[in-house]
Amino acid sequence: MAKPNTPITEHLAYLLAQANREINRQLELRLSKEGVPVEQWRILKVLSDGDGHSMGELADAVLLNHPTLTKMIDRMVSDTLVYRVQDPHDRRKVLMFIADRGKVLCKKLNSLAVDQEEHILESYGDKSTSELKRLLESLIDSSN
Amino acid sequence: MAKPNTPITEHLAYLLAQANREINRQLELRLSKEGVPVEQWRILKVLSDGDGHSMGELADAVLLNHPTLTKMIDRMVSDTLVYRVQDPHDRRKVLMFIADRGKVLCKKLNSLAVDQEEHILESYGDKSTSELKRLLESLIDSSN
DNA sequence: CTTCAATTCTTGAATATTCAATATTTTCGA
DNA sequence: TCGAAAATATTGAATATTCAAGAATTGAAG
Repeated sequence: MAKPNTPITEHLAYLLAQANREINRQLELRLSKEGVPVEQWRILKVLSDGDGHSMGELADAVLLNHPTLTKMIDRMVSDTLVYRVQDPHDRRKVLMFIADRGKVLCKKLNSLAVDQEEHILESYGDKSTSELKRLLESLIDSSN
Repeated sequence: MAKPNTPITEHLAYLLAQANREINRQLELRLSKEGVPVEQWRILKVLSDGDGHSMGELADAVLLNHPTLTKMIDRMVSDTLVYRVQDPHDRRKVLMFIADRGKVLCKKLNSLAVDQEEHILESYGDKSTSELKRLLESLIDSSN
């Protein structure tokens, strides 16, 4: 009576990794039309509210750790997609803003991303999609 | 009447990335007790059926691309957790097997992983967990 | 008010991943 | 059967990420 071990494919951690990998791959494919990695789209999207966001805040929002974000922002500053401003209220902080070129690019990327969401809705269904989103949100909540 | 753009937090791709990151972080934390990265646990788990698995098969199963897997396997061979055998039926292939030390380690890792699943079940609930798993499986299916 | 701990961001070295090219073997059509 | 194309795994160089340390500023206790 050996206990049959749970196959890896039944672990939640594995299913999440697999689904994430697949959806991310599809999104990458679309965004590559503009030569932009997914993380840069996230950054532009967060900054597109026009407010200044500190590096720490941004790192949390776009799921990157600090040094990685710093280096990616360096590249984006070179490409004049975003720019840095020292926070006047707390000079340890740097506030990031989206630049004009960034806004233009972000619009294009948004429509590519919307394409993908629509594609998912078609093949996966409206109901399943919104239910999945709800469950994911609640999982994230319960993990804090 | 500017169209309010969907916030990043409402995209399925983002929710998946966020949930995956969080659950993976928790799992990493547990497995780090044995000093083993999540990918190595996956490899051991797949190989623990005792059969030989080719590198390509394994790469798919553990969600790594070929060169990354090759280098990780190199390390695991050094640690005598797994070993390589040339496939006698197709000499392009290499078959991977789990070694005794690997089996012992895998058992420990499994119980750490089960701990985590139980922790999730507690805070997130039985019903939600199985429903989420079902939806993820079906999303993965519909993406092929 | 001064000093020490905490916060924020960046840097550089160590590590890991990826892309493109290579080597080997098999498959399959002419 | 021969030779070209496909499949499989590895390698090495280029690139990216991470860890640990550092620099600057703020907060807060004595």
